[in-house]
Amino acid sequence: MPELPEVETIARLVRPALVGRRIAGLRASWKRTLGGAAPSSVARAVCGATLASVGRRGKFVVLALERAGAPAGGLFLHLRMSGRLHVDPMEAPRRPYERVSLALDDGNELRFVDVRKFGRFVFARDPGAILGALGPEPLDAAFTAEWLDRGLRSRRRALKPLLLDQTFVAGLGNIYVDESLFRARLHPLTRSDRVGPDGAARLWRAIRRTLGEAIEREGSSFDAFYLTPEGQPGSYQERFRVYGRDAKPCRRCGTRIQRLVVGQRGTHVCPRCQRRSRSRR
DNA sequence: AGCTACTCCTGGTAGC
DNA sequence: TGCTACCAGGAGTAGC
Repeated sequence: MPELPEVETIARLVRPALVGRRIAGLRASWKRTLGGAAPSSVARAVCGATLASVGRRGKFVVLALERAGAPAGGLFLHLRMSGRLHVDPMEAPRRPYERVSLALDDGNELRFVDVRKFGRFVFARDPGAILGALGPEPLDAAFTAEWLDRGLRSRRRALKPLLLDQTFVAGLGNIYVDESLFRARLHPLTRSDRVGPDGAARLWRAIRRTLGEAIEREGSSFDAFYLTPEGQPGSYQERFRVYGRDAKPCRRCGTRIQRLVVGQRGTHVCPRCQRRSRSRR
């Protein structure tokens, strides 16, 4: 599923085709993708605006809009489970599961394709309305081991649901949380306030390395859902240490990887490398 | 505050 | 072979 590394890869690949283009039209074939706004009002808000930049914040692709050189809101794209972006010539046949498309002034279209319809393609005048509640970017300088240590200490939640909480840190999802916890040798159910400074430092390093390596490999493609806009799969899935490796031997110690459910999410651990803190009654 | 359950969706697949 | 039932999962919400 697209998480930070996949979204970053997508934003990078789609950027050259979009920056500087003027929006000529918008079509929505599944209204909910627009987040509840009427297609006509979204069209009015974006048509004629220029795509000033293509960025990423957490798991959002952010298309900043300008009119006459002044900021004019943005489009905030969340791919959720199965969303994909394509830039196609206008005359190319519609893609299956296409939900929203933006016509550009160069004859191309940005197409938002989403089998499961969970994805969002939302216009907002104020970026803060969409992004305001997000926690820090895990690859930014502001996200330090000390910050993480304090953050873990100030909550009393199981590590996994806390790391999945986008208001705590932005961009992590199920895969990279499992991978990061394994690398930090922390159990997903360990309470955050019992991790300690050493554990926090290991977790910090694990998150940065895992995300960094995944971006280098253009994300993970283990099923048909995630492909880069060029149609290429990422290759980080070959490096998974625990995710999807249920019953396979741990790459570190050989113990069978276990699958459990934490917060309704499939969770993968090495029971030997990731000991659950025993201080828990 | 933080937990669980439920919702939104559909293609893929396990099980019969 | 062909069918059905269930699963995956990010995030929002409701209820406890």
